[in-house]
Amino acid sequence: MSPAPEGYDPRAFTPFAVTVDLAVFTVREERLHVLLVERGQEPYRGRWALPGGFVLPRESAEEAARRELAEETGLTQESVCAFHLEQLRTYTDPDRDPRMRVVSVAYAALVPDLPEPRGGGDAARARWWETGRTGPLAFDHDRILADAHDRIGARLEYSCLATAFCPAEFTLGELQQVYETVWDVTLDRPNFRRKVLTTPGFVEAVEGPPRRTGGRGKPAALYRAGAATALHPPLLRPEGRTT
Amino acid sequence: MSPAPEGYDPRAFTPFAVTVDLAVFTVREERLHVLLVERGQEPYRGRWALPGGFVLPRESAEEAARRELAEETGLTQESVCAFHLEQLRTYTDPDRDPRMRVVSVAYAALVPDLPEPRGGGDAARARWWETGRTGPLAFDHDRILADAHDRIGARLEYSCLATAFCPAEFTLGELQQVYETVWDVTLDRPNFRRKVLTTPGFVEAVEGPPRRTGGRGKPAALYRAGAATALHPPLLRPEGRTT
DNA sequence: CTTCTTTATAGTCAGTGTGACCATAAAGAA
DNA sequence: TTCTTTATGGTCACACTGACTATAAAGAAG
Repeated sequence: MSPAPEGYDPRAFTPFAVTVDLAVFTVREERLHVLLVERGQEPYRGRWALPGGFVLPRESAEEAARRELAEETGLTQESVCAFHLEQLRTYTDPDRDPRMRVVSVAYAALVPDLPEPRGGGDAARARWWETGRTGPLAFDHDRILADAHDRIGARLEYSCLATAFCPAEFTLGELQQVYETVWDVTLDRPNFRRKVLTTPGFVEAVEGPPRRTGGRGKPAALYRAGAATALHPPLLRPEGRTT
Repeated sequence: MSPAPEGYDPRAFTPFAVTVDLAVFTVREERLHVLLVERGQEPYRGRWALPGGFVLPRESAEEAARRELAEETGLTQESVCAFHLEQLRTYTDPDRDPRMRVVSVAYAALVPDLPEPRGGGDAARARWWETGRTGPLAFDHDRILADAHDRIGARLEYSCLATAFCPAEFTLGELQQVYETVWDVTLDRPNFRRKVLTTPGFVEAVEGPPRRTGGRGKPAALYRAGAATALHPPLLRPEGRTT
């Protein structure tokens, strides 16, 4: 019996606060970064935390997450619509917030390399942190961040999601960099090419072969994200092999 | 800023009710079944629904799910500890319950074939339903059930979870039946054997080769669930192939 | 007691995908 | 020019899988 049990009494349930927490990831300078905000109040004053906030009375958690994503990145609601956002899991430990009973629905967002965030609406400091170099975060956010990292690492294996970290047009080298950064491995370049190009719908070549400059070396062809979302067969991490 | 935002005011947040909903799956008679309870009250009176209930003030959602699982199956807390239980996702549509704002954390439980449930503590009728033959369920439970089915189908590909549907000792034929039932496909028996037996830690042979009777045909060797949880490389469904 | 049916188990073989390579092309830097 | 760097094209052996054949061991049918 649910959502509300049979013997339903409006005063029988415990009131909870419901929040969303966002792990916003990006790849910059060959490192995985996550967006954090500095807390200006107790508890955990001065500690860094995942951005997030209350779910409002008439919105879903996903809408709340999308709203927070726009606020924290300083972009418009429309522009963040294109970003990949997915629900991770919900954290419900009774003591996770010392002040009150709060359950938090965690989301992971994957964004291309964005400018440094403006100092969020409420003047809180916000910046990109290299994952693994974040000090201890507020609340249970270390755990959420670790779970989020694990999840997107796994998602790269079975989905075409890596393109969500790239700009509209990208080279295969950049796409490979996403995998190498998130998984913290190095991949064989020709093999990676073969896998991506033989998977229908993963990427599509940009016509009129323009090529990208940027550094030394032969210019690379440009690609766009394709229509496929699943990756069959998967692209398994070099470790993970039991064989 | 989260779980509670910076400008925190104890009366600023909307109070939500938080519930858990359980999709309890089992395989019986070569069909996937799910445990449902009949609603005795409005709304959706007379409709069937996933079992669930409020999260209590001092428990986590997982504890609440485990508690409900014990109540609905009529087993003790200790015995349900062995069952696989995993958080699926959280449903937060503002209108999902017409009476009040309720967010529900959905869990999937995998159990071996159990006896028909006793008539739950609160006299609600409960029974196993073959998936796909459930009428429209109460609330958004059709959606939750479909999501849960999708999820466990995907989990079978990459994990050794199928053993959770089996009793302590089982034959490879029974294990194969789990895959065929959840995926609704037929698998080649020798190939399935090979895959399971060459995956270290998926199953371990029961010593002193006792063999199981039950029907006609050659008796089968018995196996126990092994220590492995991940399945590398995965056992992909016959469809799912993009190749 | 055969014969048939059913299920379990053992093995073969070709095709696919992958990891580990090697080779060449095209750019900037020395 | 030569070196270095990155992109791209290709080969080869191995691992895994799907399809298939064959044999073993039980109950059922005659």
